[in-house]
Amino acid sequence: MALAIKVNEETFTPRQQAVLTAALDLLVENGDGLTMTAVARRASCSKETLYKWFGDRDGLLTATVQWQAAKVRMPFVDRSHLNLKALRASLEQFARDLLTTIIGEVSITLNRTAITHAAQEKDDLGNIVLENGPLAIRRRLKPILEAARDARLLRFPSSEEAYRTFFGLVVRDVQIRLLLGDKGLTQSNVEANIEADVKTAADQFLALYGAKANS
Amino acid sequence: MALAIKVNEETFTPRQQAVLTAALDLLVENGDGLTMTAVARRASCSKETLYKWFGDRDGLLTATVQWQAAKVRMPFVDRSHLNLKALRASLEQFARDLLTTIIGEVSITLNRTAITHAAQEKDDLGNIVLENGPLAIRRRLKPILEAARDARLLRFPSSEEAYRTFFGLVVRDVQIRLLLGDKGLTQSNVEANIEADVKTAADQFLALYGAKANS
DNA sequence: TTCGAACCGTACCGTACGGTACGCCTCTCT
DNA sequence: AGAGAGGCGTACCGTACGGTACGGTTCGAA
Repeated sequence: MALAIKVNEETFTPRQQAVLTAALDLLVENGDGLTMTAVARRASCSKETLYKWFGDRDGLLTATVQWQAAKVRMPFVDRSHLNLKALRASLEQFARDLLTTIIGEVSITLNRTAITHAAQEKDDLGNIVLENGPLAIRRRLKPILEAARDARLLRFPSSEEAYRTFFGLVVRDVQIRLLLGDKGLTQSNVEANIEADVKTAADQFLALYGAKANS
Repeated sequence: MALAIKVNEETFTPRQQAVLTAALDLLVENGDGLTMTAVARRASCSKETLYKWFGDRDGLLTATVQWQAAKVRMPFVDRSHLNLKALRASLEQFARDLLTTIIGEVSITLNRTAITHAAQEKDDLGNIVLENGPLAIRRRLKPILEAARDARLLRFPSSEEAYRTFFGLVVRDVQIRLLLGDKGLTQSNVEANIEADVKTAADQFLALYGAKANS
């Protein structure tokens, strides 16, 4: 369908959103075994309507992912008065949001679907998830890092490197293991340790890039 | 087919390995659009033979992934005489192997296939990839970390935490972006920076857990 | 009240693909 | 040389699913 990434200006009617919700539910339940018939039945609509609204199966999938991925909200951080305490709080907030998002069933499903899609030259969904996942975080985090650097709170060669290190310190091997269905890593299992992990990640990041560290 | 993870004692005849090679090639080329007919044609064998040897499509897929994943070799590290220099070299070697593996097309394909599979309750492939990927690294890395701790070269609360931090520092967001088909992150693009990234990761890890750091 | 658009439910079509059956060839063992 | 096993190629079957067509219903506008 659409190759370009749709901006959110494209709004769906409540009925259409109900359909998308049904599609997402089925996606979460049945994995990628999403059939048009199943969506139609679940949403109590006709297949003809699905095709009229979304073009084809890929269109429906894209709309679902797009609509859902855009819901992920990043924390807004006040960068006007930055001190070390505020910076640490921001970092922890980012880490917390990132972790809670990543371990959610919806996120796992969306990522799996997009990856499956990316395995067939269609990088449509992959780009949407990327744009609303890692890249969105990068967009939001970088200005803060740079502001902190200007305030002499952080030191790093490039904000890109700092962002990627932060991502790694927070996510570690959690996402890939969840995507692969590691049974030794349940959602609740990770959830219980979020606060500790968040704190550890922030500590480590500050230890590496804090101005005090490499002075 | 088999739910348990097959140990490598199960050996394939050369002819069978040729079939598996064909299957892997098709997997890399066509994504998950792997059809039995395609494999049979590519390998110049009959479908009946495929079913005889591998049971069904899942069996073939499992055999392919299993066979290929087991090929990933981790570096062997001499842990008898560990000094800081040797430790750093080991860490860098691990990081290098991990990165080069992860960005390879075969690894990407295998992970994508396993993730797609995991989206349908069949965590068979996921476990295999997991076992030969992250968990294998963990098994190999942990003893070294612990040896280094015993030699007073490292300090960490738990080797599990240290391993996960190492993984995060090395992999960062590279794997997920490649899996999602990020076009701004080509293989050669990453490859060029491997050495610098490896060094950075080792530096950061030692900065965080080196005995000198938190003395 | 009537018209028409939107939409539901269902039936239908074509195709792709997993899985099976079968005829023929080749190679090995006796 | 004869027999049987293993394996190739192809034809075939059943089904699941994407996509389309169509009759019936609701609802809002004129």
